[in-house]
Amino acid sequence: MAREPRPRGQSVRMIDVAKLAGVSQQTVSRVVNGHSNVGAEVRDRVERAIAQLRYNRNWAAHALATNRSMNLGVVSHSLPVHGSALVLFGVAEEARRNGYTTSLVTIPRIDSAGIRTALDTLVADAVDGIIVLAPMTAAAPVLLGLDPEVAIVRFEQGSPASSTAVSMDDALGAQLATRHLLDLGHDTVWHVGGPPGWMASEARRAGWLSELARRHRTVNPEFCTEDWTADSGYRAGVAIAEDPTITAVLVANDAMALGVIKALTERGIDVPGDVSVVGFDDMSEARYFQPGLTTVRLDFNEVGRLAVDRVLRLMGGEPAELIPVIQPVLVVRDSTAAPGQRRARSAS
Amino acid sequence: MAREPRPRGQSVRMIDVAKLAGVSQQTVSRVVNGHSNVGAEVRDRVERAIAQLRYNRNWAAHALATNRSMNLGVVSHSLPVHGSALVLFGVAEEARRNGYTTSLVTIPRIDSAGIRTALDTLVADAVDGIIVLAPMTAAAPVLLGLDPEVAIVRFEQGSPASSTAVSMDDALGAQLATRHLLDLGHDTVWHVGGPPGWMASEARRAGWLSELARRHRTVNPEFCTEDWTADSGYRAGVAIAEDPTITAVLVANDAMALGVIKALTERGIDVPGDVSVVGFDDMSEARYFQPGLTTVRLDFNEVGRLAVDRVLRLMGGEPAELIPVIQPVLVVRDSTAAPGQRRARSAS
DNA sequence: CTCGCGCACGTGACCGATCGCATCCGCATG
DNA sequence: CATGCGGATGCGATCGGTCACGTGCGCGAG
Repeated sequence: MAREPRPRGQSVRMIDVAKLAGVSQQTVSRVVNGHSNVGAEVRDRVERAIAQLRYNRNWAAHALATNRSMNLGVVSHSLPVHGSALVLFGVAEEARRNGYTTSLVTIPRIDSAGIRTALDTLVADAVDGIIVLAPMTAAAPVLLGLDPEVAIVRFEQGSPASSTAVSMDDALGAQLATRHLLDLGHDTVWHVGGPPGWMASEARRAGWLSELARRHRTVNPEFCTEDWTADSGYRAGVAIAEDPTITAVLVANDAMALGVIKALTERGIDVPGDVSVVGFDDMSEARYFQPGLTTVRLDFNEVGRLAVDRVLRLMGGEPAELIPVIQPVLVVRDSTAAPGQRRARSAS
Repeated sequence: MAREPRPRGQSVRMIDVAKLAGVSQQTVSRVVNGHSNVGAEVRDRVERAIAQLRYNRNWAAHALATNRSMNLGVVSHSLPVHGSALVLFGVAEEARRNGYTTSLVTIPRIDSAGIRTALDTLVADAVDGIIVLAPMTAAAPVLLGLDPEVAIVRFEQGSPASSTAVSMDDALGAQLATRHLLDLGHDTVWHVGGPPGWMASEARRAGWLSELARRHRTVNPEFCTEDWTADSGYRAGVAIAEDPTITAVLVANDAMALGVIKALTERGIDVPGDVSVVGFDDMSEARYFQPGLTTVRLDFNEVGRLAVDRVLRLMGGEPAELIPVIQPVLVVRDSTAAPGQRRARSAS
């Protein structure tokens, strides 16, 4: 009752290689997997046969027999926010260097249900490990309260070093930026915060707050936004323009900073002459904004590398050591300067 | 000689479900796969058992038996160019909606060897179909000359409609932009081209050239660039600033346009007063550049959707119908205006 | 009343690889 | 010369499903 021998794509099997090389299938397996106890002459013969037949190991069969899929799952929010894509590429690259493929699942909504669904999809696809790129406050509880049937590493921002999360010190970045502004002579610094629910928003706000507190400066309410887009920044900028006492503002990312500057400039307020603006992320275009944007540089690519490295170790059952926190760097360009003009203007 | 019954992760098997439901494994399979010939009562019992055991079908076993991995491969260049990430997300989303996962492979170098390697990696991973996001001229020959053991759809720019490539009409976009500039009253339009080797560069140049020819305008040599970054644009902008006869320039993407504007503005040349600038892509920040950038909008997300749709059809052996070409839309903002001032300046 | 047909469900082979063991061989040892 | 030993290689079971077929059942037609 033999059915069609080779239904689709005349795939070469291990047994075919074995026949050609005149050995058993087991021996081919040994060669393929690089086991040591194979004679040099036989190994050579097998390798020649593999090359000749253009043999590729059947992935599914291998996965079934070993119970490892050599596949890493990545769940990412679908918003095209600056850092995400960079992290994603970093992950894909590093995974491949380690012989792993990556499966991408995007989550439209960022609530815990969405994350659960994505995670379930992934475990159903039998990934060996999962990297969650959803640095949102709602994500952490879900992830932590999960049955760890599979290794999970998450990306966080502003959290202390952890053994299961790669983190960036966004708070320090915000401190650096705030300090820079204060050192320039500004009385205090205002803040255009990121949208609620994002760890980056909270961490950056916290850093801003702490530096203000350290220097005993007055803290003004932050300008709130709905997303990370330049649109949101623009709206905040309109509000900022109406308050002539504001001379320095730390914006939670570069795109929004662009919007802020646009709103300000349109209203005849000079940056940095009247108001100094600092962004966050250092997207590649930031240098060419008008004026060149002073911002905080974050290495998103490194996040991907670290995450893969960590999840692989986790799978290997290595002891849980802390992952180094990625450090931000302040990049000073032309959107910040000493205060002066504007207060004079408001005084007139 | 039974080895450890359940080595890792006490995974639930179909047979376990079958036992609990008091049916055969085959019946469980029928339920799982939604076959019709199962009694309502039995189906219900099985579904209850599945839920109770939190059963997940073993992906590898399924793939092995069916010879389909339900996995789509995506090869993408690793450069964080604007459109790529958007297309990628579009692909991931649409794939998942169809029950497919996506495996991402990035290629550092863009030569044919790199593409081959990526493709080999993917077929070794037994993907059912491949989407190649490498709209470079070097890619097409490699892809076409390939043994089509697996369905491949590629992303192109400026190519005519094809049944195996989703394409954007970049040439038309460039024509539209050039026409806009000419209609504004400019004698001719200069061009900052994209880096060599990219289909987008060629298509956009071709569109620009054709519109110029149609209107019998003088064609000036284009400004060449090395990559798509604002850096490159800036360098081109410096050169443009030195030629006072230039009043209108079409830049091959938004990031470079930003650089051009920066260079111009720094040198006291007003945009659009002295020089009109048009970009390409309509990245989300473009509207908030200073001035708001007139540009050509391209729907990259749609590319992802179409590509997945097509590759799935291809796998299903459907007849090769043409994929609709994605149409560009000119978005007029504030970086373009009628000419005048600058020539006056140069005449003085 | 019996035969045949369609539906529901079970049985056994098979997908392509890995793994534990048995086997075979050659060489050094007592 | 018999024995031991270790490296190279083959055998059969197994991973968790799917598929083609076989079987038992109920029901309408002849």
